[in-house]
Amino acid sequence: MAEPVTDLGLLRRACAPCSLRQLCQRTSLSEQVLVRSAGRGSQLTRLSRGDTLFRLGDRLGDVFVVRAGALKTTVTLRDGDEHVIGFHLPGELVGLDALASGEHCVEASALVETHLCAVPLNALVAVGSSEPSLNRELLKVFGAAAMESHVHVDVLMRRQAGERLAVFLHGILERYRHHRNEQLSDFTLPMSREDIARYLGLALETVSRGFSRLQDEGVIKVSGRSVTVIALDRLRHAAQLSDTESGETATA
Amino acid sequence: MAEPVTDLGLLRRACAPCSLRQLCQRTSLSEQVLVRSAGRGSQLTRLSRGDTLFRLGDRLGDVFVVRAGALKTTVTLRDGDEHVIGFHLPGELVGLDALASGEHCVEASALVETHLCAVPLNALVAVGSSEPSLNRELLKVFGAAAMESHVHVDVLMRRQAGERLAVFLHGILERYRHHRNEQLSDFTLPMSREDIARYLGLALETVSRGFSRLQDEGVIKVSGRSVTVIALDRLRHAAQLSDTESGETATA
DNA sequence: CGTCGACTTGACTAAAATCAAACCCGGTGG
DNA sequence: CCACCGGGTTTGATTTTAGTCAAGTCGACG
Repeated sequence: MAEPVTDLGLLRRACAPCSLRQLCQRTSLSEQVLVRSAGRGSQLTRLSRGDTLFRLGDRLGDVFVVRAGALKTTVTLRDGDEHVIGFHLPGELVGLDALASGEHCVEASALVETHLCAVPLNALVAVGSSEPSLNRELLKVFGAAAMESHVHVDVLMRRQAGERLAVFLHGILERYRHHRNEQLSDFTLPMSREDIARYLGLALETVSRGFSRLQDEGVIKVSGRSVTVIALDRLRHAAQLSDTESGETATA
Repeated sequence: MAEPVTDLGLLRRACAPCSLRQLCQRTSLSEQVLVRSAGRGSQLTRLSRGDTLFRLGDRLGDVFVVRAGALKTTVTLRDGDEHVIGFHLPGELVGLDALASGEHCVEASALVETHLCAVPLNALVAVGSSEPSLNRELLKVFGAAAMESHVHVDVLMRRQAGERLAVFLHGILERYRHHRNEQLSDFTLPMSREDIARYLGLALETVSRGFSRLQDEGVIKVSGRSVTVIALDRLRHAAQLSDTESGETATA
């Protein structure tokens, strides 16, 4: 299921926009440390579409950084239906949900072919304990990750379905921009309409209609999963966001 | 607005069910340390109904523990309407929202007469840096606080208004039980129907109807803000919660 | 070329929002 | 003491919105 990888070039390129880069570089968690032999708990991992990274109840061992691809985290209710809790794009963290209890309270699975970097939590805690300034930084990273559900709440509180979708798309765009290129205006969604619906608390059909509407209004151009933002200002407006507030908050 | 208090007896009684108790007791953050002279940034604080503890954009200085009373945290959208992000009951933390950015991203205000204990964040970080086990514990506390919005998400993802209300009430009950008495079955809500509506993403009237419905069905007894849970099992059922999962997660 | 899965679109239904009116209760002042 | 507020709350009637059910369409892949 999870296959170890050791491509140092890939790793190096991927480190620049990583959530933990600063910690890694300023500590012993250097590239060389990260890339360890597959035997000692592989550090670089690859998942295929649909593969599970961790399940509900799994012990927290590593925190993962997404290098490429994307994951979703989900919880499944007793009655069987799945709630999508978050999406995790390149440069973002996965696995901190277990921080409180020591066990994962969600399931994480790959939406597409995905590369991950696994960082042992113990290593991070050790780093934090060594120096207050680093600990403050660590808390910052964790705090930011915690804010992810804050973003989700913000989306879910919107009454209008169209508004929810606009906020969502705007967020995704900002996150790709942050990781890749600040001018970016088109991207390919890694998740299905159904996943989006289960994240936004809407019916699949409502999401689809939302895409169509935004396209009809000339705000975006959609073709299946590929999206081009034509009028960012109008997308922001549809999302009821002020011009200043952008998507600094990661990992929604 | 915020008035310092130094009642050691009150403090002592209040410490038992506190979120940070373990950290306080195992470290220099003892009662004596907590109760400092009002001059050096008062540690015990009192708020009246409607008073603001911190505003959006305020620098993070202290993390607060609620001793008595209750607060709500809110964000206000550009178009003016207020989203209630969370309620903070006795024993729970407020203020960790600023952990990521260093500035508060929500506003906190008292719903009723409220007593708080202010703990300087620096002190906590220092504690964590001193020893890995304590740091792990600190992360746990913070992680748990981060889970608060996880609970909120869970509520907001419910499609049926009645289900949302049931989950909410069940959560409040569990939290009062945790803090006060595990057998508790009645309590007084510190917040208005409107606050509840803004937390649940519903109209005020829908919330009110939800209360009436639950009462008609004999699940609870309501009179204004005082609620008695008559049939917990049926409340759980209405909330679609399994018998095992309770409200361990604090601060929603 | 046919099939399957993902997506779109339409018609209808169910649910919650909105609008509007009472109600209840604690507080005030005549 | 009681009439009169006023806020918060409940309840009712109507409208709007999104959910549901049901066809279709599109596109990738065998």
